[in-house]
Amino acid sequence: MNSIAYIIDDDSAVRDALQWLLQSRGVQCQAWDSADAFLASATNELFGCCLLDVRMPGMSGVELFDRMRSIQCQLPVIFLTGHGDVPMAVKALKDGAFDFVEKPYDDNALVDKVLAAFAHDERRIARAESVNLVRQQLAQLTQREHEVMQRILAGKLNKVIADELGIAMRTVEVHRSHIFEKMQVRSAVELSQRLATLGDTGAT
Amino acid sequence: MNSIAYIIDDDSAVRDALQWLLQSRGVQCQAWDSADAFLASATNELFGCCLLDVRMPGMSGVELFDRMRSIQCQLPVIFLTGHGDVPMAVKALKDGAFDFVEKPYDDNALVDKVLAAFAHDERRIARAESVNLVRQQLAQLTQREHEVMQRILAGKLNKVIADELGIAMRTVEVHRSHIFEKMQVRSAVELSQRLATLGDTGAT
DNA sequence: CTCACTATTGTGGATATCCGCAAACGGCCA
DNA sequence: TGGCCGTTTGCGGATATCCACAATAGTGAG
Repeated sequence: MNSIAYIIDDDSAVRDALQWLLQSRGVQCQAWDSADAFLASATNELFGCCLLDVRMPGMSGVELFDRMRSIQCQLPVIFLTGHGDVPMAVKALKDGAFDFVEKPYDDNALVDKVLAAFAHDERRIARAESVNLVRQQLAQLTQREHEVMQRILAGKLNKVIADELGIAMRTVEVHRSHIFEKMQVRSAVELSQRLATLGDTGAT
Repeated sequence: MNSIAYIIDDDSAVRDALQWLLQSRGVQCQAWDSADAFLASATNELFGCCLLDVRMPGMSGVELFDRMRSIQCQLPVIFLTGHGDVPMAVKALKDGAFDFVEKPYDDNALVDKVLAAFAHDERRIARAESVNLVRQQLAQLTQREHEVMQRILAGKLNKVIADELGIAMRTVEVHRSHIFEKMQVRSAVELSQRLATLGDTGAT
């Protein structure tokens, strides 16, 4: 899995300069001259980070950022801007942008930021994968199994669960066994821990 | 528990204006004319948010921010600055500042930000309290109980735990019982869930 | 209609967990 | 030295969990 810096800027000189800089440091790049072009060609699984010009004809960088988030693209975004605008920077960062850099940028600092964004994205992907695994396992559970699991996680005894659902204890045991099998755990404790990963946001 | 806006600014005109604005909206305030004065008089339990001038004689707002974090003061900080400085805003936000506002500020917007910071701090306090409770309970456990608990959370059977620790199963059962009592849970599942709150960062 | 899946229940036994009752040993404090 | 705490262990019983074997029933797909 290779990290790629996705450059979106309408100015070909800027694109070329960024590509030259990053590639000279061993960073793979892909460049687009508009937000629309980027969205059209690469909406699927991306990995790395985005270098996004704030001011562009057509869809602005900020709009593209919103659009990406609305289609579940969580790629870290480094904004590039020519005119220092504090409120815009603040809003972008509070909305989850990874960084906000003024042009002219310092080459070394920018490369560092890209690498930091790469590292950030690697952690994000790792988290997303483990969360996805759990989601897939949860999706395999039947409705009844969900009802039972929920009560297991509430620490209830099979007997109590059976009473609540109006079924025999033996049936609960069977469901319980199926749940453990599908979730690939061997105890209620492991089940609880596996599901705990869903709630975690994993800060930093 | 009342939220308070802690204003730190060397300019008395700014302090007065902020106090007037916030108090007219029903927000309680306390003001200091320097970072040192603030640190000296109010290092303990604060609740609400900080309005911090970036540029001040002596310790700057940014330095005060670092200092606060280093002494475990997690009060949300809203920076106020006269001269738009994007890199500084970006750094502050990436370091965990709540907001970064340029002067002259918009009254309504600033009040909104303060209220948002209050809400943020309320959530932080709530999280911290539940985490503290768990930490206190954990502190009550003896060394041996910790060893047993760790293995319970690994999903191990009493029998296995006994073997690993070289003690009788009955002893493990006793420890187990004490652990549950001290942690105020009634099953390994609840124990696991209670400890899961420690790992959570609770984003947003 | 038959097959696969889900839900349901029973019997009976092997394990595990939970607990009260009892007790022994070492360390620390008054 | 006696009490308190932590650690240890045993006995025995009440519950609970885990599972193989076996069976009934409804539902949707092919």
